[in-house]
Order: sequence, then structure tokens, then C-alpha cells
Amino acid sequence: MRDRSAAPVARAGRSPASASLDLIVCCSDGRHLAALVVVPLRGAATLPWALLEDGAGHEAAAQRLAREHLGRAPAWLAPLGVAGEGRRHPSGAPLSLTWLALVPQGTPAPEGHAWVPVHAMPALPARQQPMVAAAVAALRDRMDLVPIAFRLLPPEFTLTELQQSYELLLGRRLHKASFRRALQAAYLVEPTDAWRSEGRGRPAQLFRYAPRRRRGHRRPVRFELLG
Amino acid sequence: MRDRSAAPVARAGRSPASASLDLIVCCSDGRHLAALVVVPLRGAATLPWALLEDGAGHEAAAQRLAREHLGRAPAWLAPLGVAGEGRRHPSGAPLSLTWLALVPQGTPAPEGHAWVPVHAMPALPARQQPMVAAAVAALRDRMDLVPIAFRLLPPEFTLTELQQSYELLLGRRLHKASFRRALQAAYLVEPTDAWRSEGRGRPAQLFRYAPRRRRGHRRPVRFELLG
DNA sequence: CCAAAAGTGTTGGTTCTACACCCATGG
DNA sequence: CCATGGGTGTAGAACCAACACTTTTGG
Repeated sequence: MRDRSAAPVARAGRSPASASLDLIVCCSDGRHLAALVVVPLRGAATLPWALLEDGAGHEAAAQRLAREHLGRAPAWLAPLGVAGEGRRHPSGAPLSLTWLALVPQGTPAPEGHAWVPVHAMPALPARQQPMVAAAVAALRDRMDLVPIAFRLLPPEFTLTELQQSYELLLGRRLHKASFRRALQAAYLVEPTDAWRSEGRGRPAQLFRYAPRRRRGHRRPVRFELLG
Repeated sequence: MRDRSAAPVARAGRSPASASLDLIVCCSDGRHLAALVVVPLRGAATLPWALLEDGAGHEAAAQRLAREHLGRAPAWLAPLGVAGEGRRHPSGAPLSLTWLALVPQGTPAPEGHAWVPVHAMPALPARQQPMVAAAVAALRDRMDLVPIAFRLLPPEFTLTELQQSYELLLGRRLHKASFRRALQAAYLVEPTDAWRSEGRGRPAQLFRYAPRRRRGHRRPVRFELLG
């Protein structure tokens, strides 16, 4: 089905690679954030990576890389960073591009891959070591500008799932009634006509992310986040 | 003193450039954000740029580029983006790296350069055209995580200047007493023993940015910024 | 009945912003 | 004097988080 050897988009040795591309794919397992690692038959685990001969189309390359390692397109894909300073890739690629992808909760890890909670990462190649933490920090930083919490869920989700997604990113528990009231006021979701019966209790209604125009909202001055 | 021809860090033609590097340098003129443009004797204006043979050390290269165009180190320097998709540099460099620098209000534009308000940019090369808007958006987005407003000021500044800096970034007027109360509560600045007499009225005390440890601050759920 | 989902009312706290006012100081 | 800087008190609005409660609906 897939080549387990982390199929580089460009093979080393043809022409000097201009950049290495590493991908952090994050997913929620319901309780924690997890990252996708490649677990080869022998040898150490790595994050998905590739070499680029030509940096042009590196976004497309990131997309391709994500597809190859997931079997599907990610729900979200964004550049995480560029590094030229740190340890470079063994191939000698002078630039290291990092991309961050999100997939919905429940996405299975393909053969040769595993979801590993981000707080329990195995030893990774030196270049990749700091990337997971950077990814988590970036997710937390951007979660109120970008619908991160929604991309960790399938297109249709229950409000309880959404709340858990937020709790996971914020790292603390939220109050159910308050969460829903605030969500209501923000016009971020719309109900579908589908319901999901979870076993016992009343079935949960499914919602989808459908932000509506928000009226003029002026941002307050926020000093507290600086330090 | 300086070479006006936008002294590329690596000259085209020696070996294929691996990346182009563009720099947006922003500064406040007290009323608006302005960006540094290179104004050649003949031809169109450009943003400072360079070609990199080797992406390694591109941060150092950005530093160097900023120094060359400013005559001094910027107060802040951060990567803004990587693009491989759009129009590429005429040299054929496959990757386009963009860095964003800030310098304090009052920094003079060297010979052959000019500060241009970001809302009135001249025609730039196609590749550079969207960069200024992206830079402004990035500044607004990150201003409450990173001390952007402070980097637009000299190390010592008056509270009125700081408030103007915030007003410029937020795009609206703030209330003086409230601004200062909030600033006080955030332990972000410390007074120096210097005062500056501005003409009439009581002299203003100078402050410096000196954030102190902020106690455990839990972030509220923010839905309002999504949409 | 019970469990879970969905939603209402309300309350207490904090934050944001504004208004009005104070004093200090240099020209 | 007056303009400006620095600061206090306070008030209203908005927001946040929690508690308690009701209603709905499947098992």
C-alpha cells in the first residue's frame, strides 16, 4: 500500500536537496494531543519528512507528504517554521522547513505509524526533537485566531466533543453551560439535523463549524500575555 | 558608505541561489506604520532583498541584510513566511523567505531609502507586493504575545509614546487613565530616573520595558476572534 | 427510572472603558 | 495662568465562570 521508508518526495543523491521538510501531524485521542510518528521495522522513530530538490511547491510537497503518511488529506496544514541555524539534515540540506498538520480525532494511524501523545515522545532525530513542542506551542498560541479546536474534530461533532477539544488545548476543564452559552453568542456553529446516540442518555445533536459574520468587535488591550 | 544596489548577500550567477530573502522593516512615524523601501536612482522601488546560495544561516543573513539597509541592527527580527508557490524571484530562486524587522520610531532612512506609510505603498515587484500587508497583519496578530509595541519605540520611552504605539497597532484611540492602570497592573515597565521636557507642561518620565514574572494567568476561552 | 444532552436563570467576580477629578511641574 | 504628565475614585457595561435547576429523550 505505502512505502514504509518515509518516501521522500525527492530522493537524496540525485541533485543536492535545497531543503528538508518535516511534518508534525497532530490529532486528539480524546484526552491528549498526539503526533504521528513513523515507526520503522528497525531503527528509531521519526517524524514524517522529505527532501526537496526545489523549494518551489513546498506547500504542495507538504500536502503530498501528509497524504502519503495518512492516506488522506489533513484537515489543516500550515507552515510552522523555517530553520537554517540548527543541526541540518544528514543529507546536507541547508534549509529545514517545518509544517504542521491537523487531522480529526479518530483518524487511524496507517501501517508503520503510530499516534504518540505529545508529552511522551520517543527519541527523535536531533533536528526533529524540538519540533513537536514548537508545534504544540503554536497550536495553543493560535487557537483563538484560527479554528484549531474544530480541525481536531470531524466536520460534524457534538458540543461535548468540541468542549473536550478546547479543554485539551487550554489544558484545563471548562464549565459546560458557560461554554455553550459563549459558543452560542459567537455564532460559530450551526446544528445539523443529525443526532448521535452514544449509548445511554439522550442523543447528542451534531453541529458543524459555520462561523457567521461577527459584528464590529474591537479587540481589547491585552498586556497580560506578554511577559 | 553603503552600496545602494541592495547588496545581495549572495550574487546571482555564481551558483544557483537556493532562496530569495525579502525583508520588511517597519517603523512608526508617530501616526502610522511605515515600511522601509529602497528607492534606486532609476527604476521602481523595492523592499530590501538578497539571494541566498545556502539557506543555512538565513537568520544571520536577514540580520546582515537589515544592518546593510539600516546601518544598525533592528530592534526585532522574526521570520514572516516562506513561499514557494507564488511568483518566484527573477533569479529563479525556488524558495522565497520573508523576514520582518522592527526599528524604533525616529530611526532615519539611509541614503537611497525611504519610510513609506504601509497604507500608501508604491508599486513593488510582484513577489513583494503582498508582503507588506502580510507583515502588518502579522504584527497585529502577534502584538499581544510579543512586545511589538515596545520594539517600535526606543529603549526608553514615555507612557504617552507607548500608548500611541498601541493605538497605532490597534487602530483605535485608547483612554489614558485606563491604559496606564492596565499597564501598571501588568508589571511590564519600570521607570527610569530620567525625565524629558517636551516643551510646555510637566516633563514626562521615561520608562523601559522590563516585564516581571506574571503570576499564573489562565487564558479565557476566546471565541470572538475566530469567524 | 436513570443517564446524558440541551438549555435557562442567576449570581458573583473580574475586566474594560469611560468620566470626573486630583496634584505636580515647567514655560 | 495653562498645558501636559501622572495618578485616584468610581461607575457602568461587558464578560467569565460557576451553581442550581428544568426539560428532553433513549436505554
